[in-house]
Amino acid sequence: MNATNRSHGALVKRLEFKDGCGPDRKLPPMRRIAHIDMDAFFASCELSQYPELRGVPMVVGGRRSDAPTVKPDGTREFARLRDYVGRGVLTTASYEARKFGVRSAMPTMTAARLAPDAIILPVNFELYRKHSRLFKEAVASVSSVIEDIGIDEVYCDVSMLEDDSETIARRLKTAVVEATSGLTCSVGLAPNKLLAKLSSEMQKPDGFTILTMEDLPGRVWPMAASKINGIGPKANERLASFGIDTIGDLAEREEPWLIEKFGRSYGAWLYRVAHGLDDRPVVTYSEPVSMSRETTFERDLHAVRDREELGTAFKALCDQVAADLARKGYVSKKIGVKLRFDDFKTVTRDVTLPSAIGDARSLRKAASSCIKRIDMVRTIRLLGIKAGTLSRPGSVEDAEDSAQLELKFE
DNA sequence: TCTGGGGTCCTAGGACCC
DNA sequence: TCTGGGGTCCTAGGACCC
Repeated sequence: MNATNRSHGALVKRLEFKDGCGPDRKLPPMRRIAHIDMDAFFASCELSQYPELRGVPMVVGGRRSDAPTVKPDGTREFARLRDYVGRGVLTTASYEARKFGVRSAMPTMTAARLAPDAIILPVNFELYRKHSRLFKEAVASVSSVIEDIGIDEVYCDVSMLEDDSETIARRLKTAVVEATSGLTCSVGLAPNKLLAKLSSEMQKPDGFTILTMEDLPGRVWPMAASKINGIGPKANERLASFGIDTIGDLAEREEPWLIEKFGRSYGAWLYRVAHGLDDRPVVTYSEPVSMSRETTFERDLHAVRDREELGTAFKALCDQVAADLARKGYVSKKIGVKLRFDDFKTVTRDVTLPSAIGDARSLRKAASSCIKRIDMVRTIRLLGIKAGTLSRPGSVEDAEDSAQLELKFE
């Protein structure tokens, strides 16, 4: 993803510049940012390959064994949620499944209680990546100033286009539906990313919404504060404890009060978003910060009794991270491990190496030194390996590290 | 029938250096 | 001998997002 997108800290810094005499003082007079969000993306991708599931409650998030089988007469047989056993959460639910109260990120077992007859499909990332590429190419045909924010979402700066906003929104939607042979999206068009993101959600699915600053009191302030990107469950709970439920409630508070309750950075940010202020640019390129792999076991493993199984998983994860680094052309200076115990408590340990590495053997060595520092008090639910502080082999940073090392050995 | 996997950014304390 | 800050790096944990 990218560095500035979800950072209220960065946002605050830039706004301070704008108020003062910093370099960002002269902004273009009229920005227009589109947020394009695919509708129930994974489910829609699956429908395009299994059209017989159209109109049927369906969820994505199963295991490979949930893949449909082909019967002798050529028709497909699908797994049902009621037959699901094991751990996991849903990745997506079709709109028909949502009518039963099923939501993405819901534990699959909970969903099975709500909609036992719903079809369950395993995640098929290859398929989604294919449609994602087509979707993004379609958006790029309208404006190439695009910020990637996930497999099914982009921001797009359309300030330089001459058409009116409604024409642009329609052009974006038509381009996407044609490029993906029928996948729909929802478009929000507004003066900044904050409002664009809020507006794309207002007429979902397959709609578009145009928002201006004048719409703030009438259309934005009635929305729940938690709709704002950056106000998660914790912050929302804290806000609710002060009687702040909507964005309008938030806008009624003075900035000093918000800063007093939520801190300098977050408080100032809350004040600004409540008033629809956000001048983050659309960032078209960003370098990755870390790469990681993790796995949740089918059953909790014991550090000693299940040593072999843990070792196998550990090696596989290191191999995967090494392969990811190699494929994308990075090396890492910071290797870390993550463990989740049966009580869901998560611990991490990491180590900064004297020089960047990328091969599986060095990765395993660094990661096992981290694991040794963890007190194995309970059985283990999840194991993860992460490579951070990335650089490209042969880059300036990489060369500097090597030079430092040589000096040490002289 | 609890709670996936891959990310980003922020905070805070301690070490260490100037 | 005592008493300071500021800056940067490292580490661990946590909030948040898709």
